[in-house]
Amino acid sequence: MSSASASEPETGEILPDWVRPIVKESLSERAYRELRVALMRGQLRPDTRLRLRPMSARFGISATPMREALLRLVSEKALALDARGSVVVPRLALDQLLEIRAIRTDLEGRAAAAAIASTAAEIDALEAIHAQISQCHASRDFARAVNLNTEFHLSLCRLGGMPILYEIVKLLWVRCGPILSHLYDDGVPDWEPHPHRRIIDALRHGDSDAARDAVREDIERGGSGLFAHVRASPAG
Amino acid sequence: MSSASASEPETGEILPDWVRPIVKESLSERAYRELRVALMRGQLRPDTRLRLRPMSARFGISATPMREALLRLVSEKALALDARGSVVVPRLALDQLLEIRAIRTDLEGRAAAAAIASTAAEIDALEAIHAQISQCHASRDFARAVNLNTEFHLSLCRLGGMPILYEIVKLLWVRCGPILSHLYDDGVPDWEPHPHRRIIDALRHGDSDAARDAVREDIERGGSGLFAHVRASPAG
DNA sequence: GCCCGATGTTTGTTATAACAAATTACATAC
DNA sequence: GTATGTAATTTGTTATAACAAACATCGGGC
Repeated sequence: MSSASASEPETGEILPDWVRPIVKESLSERAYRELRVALMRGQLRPDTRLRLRPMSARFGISATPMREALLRLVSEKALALDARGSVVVPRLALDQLLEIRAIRTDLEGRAAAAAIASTAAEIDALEAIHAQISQCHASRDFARAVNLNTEFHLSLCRLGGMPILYEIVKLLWVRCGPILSHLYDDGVPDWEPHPHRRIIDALRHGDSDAARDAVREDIERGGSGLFAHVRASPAG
Repeated sequence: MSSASASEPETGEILPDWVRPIVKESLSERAYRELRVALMRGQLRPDTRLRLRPMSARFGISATPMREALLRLVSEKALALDARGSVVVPRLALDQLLEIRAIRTDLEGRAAAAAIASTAAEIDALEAIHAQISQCHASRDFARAVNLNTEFHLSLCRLGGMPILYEIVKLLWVRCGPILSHLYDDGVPDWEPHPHRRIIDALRHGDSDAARDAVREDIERGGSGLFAHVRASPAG
């Protein structure tokens, strides 16, 4: 999704190009989206301070839209405010990671169960993502595997056809973004069959219970590499 | 409302109470909170336009913090942007209401199951809220009953001890705020025993399954009065 | 009556400046 | 060396202004 909307109109569309939806993206929204993908890709380390004016200078915009973008991510808990009011990349606590996993168990499980209504083509696309993941595992390209794993889960979630649930789950993934690059620090799990495969098979057979259970197992048993990068539960 | 800020631990605080943290609330945060309680109380009707400058004049602040407050609520989907970019109170679609109920079933159910760890005093407080609700039903004070019902669900949710889940559920309730005043349009359900009572009893007996089931039934069977105030599903 | 165009107003967006509080730098005293 | 006090800078916050686009108002013409 890099450079999703170019400013210059492109040529060679089938539809008459004058009916193309006009995307009038504000500066604050563009900064928001760029920061969010940076977070999701693990390009922002925990405890990094995002100071307002240096940031707006880097983005080439003024302080007002920059502040809007930062505060929006703060409101989504993808970023946080320290005691001074500065925006920082938050460091996840153990409690929070466990809670996020529990919530994902419920929501992604429900989405997977609802996703049995997907078309064969949609399930094929999901399988294609998993095939790429397997390739990355084989070639030890873990950085790409992490992003593909995220894409797999979010794609599955979207197949559930529940937009509100999907947005919630996406927020949870963004919150985990800064530590997500350590997903495979424990090595590649060698479960057989891989939970992703069980999910895909369950979808193909229209077995909603199996799909839900497979997702839950994937969430509960996976991600052990993350625990080394969370704070101990904050006092209390 | 008594549930405004995150309640400090009432008991067992070591520091003297005069060292309580100084809350330095910014103008935008104050406006945000006031707008949110207005939404949750149903004081803002769907399709109401919240224009920037008139709003900031009403709040006695400038456009910048007012815009931050409005955009924050937009980011939470408690408000929306129309085609012009104006902030409006969104009108819930049937799909969305059903989806929110499904998500609440999962999350509030999990919170209720976790809430069996609550103290007797906490459960007493929950029961006190339900007693007030019963009183309001008897005296036909539906406006207050609606707010108390919200407070019951959110209090139960908070007892689950899962802050992230609690925040998500609260967002879902805020999104329903504008139509929540019609909760009893169908009349007062006369289930016996009331699901709230089954929840309380289950918590007292430490029966997490029963607590979860009771909450789910409360969500699934209740709120029928809301359906008359949602849009038909948008094209699809 | 309706339609159409000019024109003021209001809208959202962005940039900039003013302000206080916090932080840093640095010189001075011990 | 450490400690301290002061000036300079940077921070977040808020207000205000400039701008274009959308909207509303109010004409005249039919």
